[in-house]
Amino acid sequence: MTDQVRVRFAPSPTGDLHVGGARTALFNWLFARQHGGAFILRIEDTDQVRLVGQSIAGIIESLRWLGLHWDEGPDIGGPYGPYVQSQRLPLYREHAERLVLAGQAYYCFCTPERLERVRQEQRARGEPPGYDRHCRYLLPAAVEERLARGEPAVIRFKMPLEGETTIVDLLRGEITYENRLLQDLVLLKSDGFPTYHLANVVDDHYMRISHILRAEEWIPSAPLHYQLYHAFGWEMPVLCHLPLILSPDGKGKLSKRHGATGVLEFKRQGYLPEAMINYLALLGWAYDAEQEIFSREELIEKFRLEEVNPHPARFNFEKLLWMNQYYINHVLSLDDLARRCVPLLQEAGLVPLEASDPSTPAYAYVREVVALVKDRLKLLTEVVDLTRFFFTEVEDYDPELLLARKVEPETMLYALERVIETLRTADFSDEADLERRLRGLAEELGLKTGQLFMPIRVAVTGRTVSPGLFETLRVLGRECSLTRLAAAREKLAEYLPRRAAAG
RNA sequence: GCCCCCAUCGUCUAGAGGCCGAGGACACCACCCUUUCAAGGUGGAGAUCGCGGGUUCGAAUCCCGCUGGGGGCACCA
Repeated sequence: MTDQVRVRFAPSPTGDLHVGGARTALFNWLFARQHGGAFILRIEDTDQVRLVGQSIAGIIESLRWLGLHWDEGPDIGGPYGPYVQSQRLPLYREHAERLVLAGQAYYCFCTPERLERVRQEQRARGEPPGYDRHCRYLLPAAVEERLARGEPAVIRFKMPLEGETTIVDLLRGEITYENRLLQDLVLLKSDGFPTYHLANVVDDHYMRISHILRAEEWIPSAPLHYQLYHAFGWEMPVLCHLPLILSPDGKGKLSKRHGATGVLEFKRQGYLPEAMINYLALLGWAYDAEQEIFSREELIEKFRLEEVNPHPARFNFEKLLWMNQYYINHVLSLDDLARRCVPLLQEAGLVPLEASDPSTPAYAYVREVVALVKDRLKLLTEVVDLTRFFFTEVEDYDPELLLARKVEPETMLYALERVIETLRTADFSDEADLERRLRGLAEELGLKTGQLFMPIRVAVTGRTVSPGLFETLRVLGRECSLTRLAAAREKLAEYLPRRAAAG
């Protein structure tokens, strides 16, 4: 037995990778990286019924996006492949039959209908539901005959009927179960596929897995697995069950009806993988009383599996959003952020294809624009709406917005004319010059700064909410700014008589 | 019903017998900054450490019980 750390993330392709799975993958990955071990991706596709065709691709895309790269897996192979369980079927059958031969497992011919009936009767009597071990005591000759006849059968494990099974969980210590309460679990289904239990144990053994990090919901099956390892004569990996991620209201596991749960959904909504990773790492783990922003490298260095808090944590969307914003505002460099915004702006048709190339003027402009909204973005996707007017004409706006409270409409019209006149000779590359001129004008006209600046903002952006006015003017440039101001003046001039008529 | 796990502000958590009349973050409130919106700054409110027993000179921290929450009891993983 080698003391190398080898861990795996083993999702089943039944749908999207959700945040719970992502957290499990993350902790496995962190543990592997910090110990110089191997992180393995294994696909557990043993359920032909629940299988969803495209989900493997989605899971792989999700993990890649999060930056959780694996050392062995279905797409890249490795020394202990294949890494897809449906491609290892003979191995599982062989091991199930080996246990039958050794008298540690048996064929069961019970139909699903009978099993269901038995469970219902048990429930009615207030007993725990489970298999009644009907076929465990079939005579060998009878078994042979029914198999020869081709009767559908599963292979079940013979759990010890007495004694106790104690497993050791890294976070919880010893957990003991009475064997008489454990089930004769199915190892091999009648369709020839293994169940999770068999495939998982066999693969973890042959893939030399040293530590099993999986969700807490698996604790009850751990004693079953322990007995399986024992029956095969194998050493069991170290067990560590990770606390569950609960819904925000704490009622049950996080699920779709609580909002986005798929990793790719978060991506689509404009979350950064860095923020996701950081947030997920903090769900159940903390470094100290202060720090909570960690780079990937810091996490690898500081994460301690043994310090994971064993109690379930609720998923808090607000905190994740805050963290995403924090990363955008304070962690990403301007270029990094701009590069990530380019595809979104292209998709919206605001920016040409060439902006992907950082040496182009198109990119340089995006970069300048992004700088103005950097600390206003909570989600990457918001960049499109927040900066639209930098790339295209302003949207039509209500002329009423060009008026300021407690200022005569005619005064505003005059003020706009003066703004145009003042800016015509301004140095648009110099924010300070723009500011000096406009403040001076406000004073000269006897207007409060807000009374003058808001109409300018509306004229130039079409909005009442925008980045700082002077930097906006600077980036838009003289020509564009003056054109929009002139248009605003026309709009207002045309509107005022109508307004007066309406009373 | 049975088995198992867990338990500190609304939420995520720090805390491994005295440093805790419990610290940080999100959310919330107020103020400052201010051309809008953010960001930032300062301050505030918010936890009798679920309850009850022990052990100890001393317990959020150790033990027991209770309660509460969560998970599991498939030819699903």
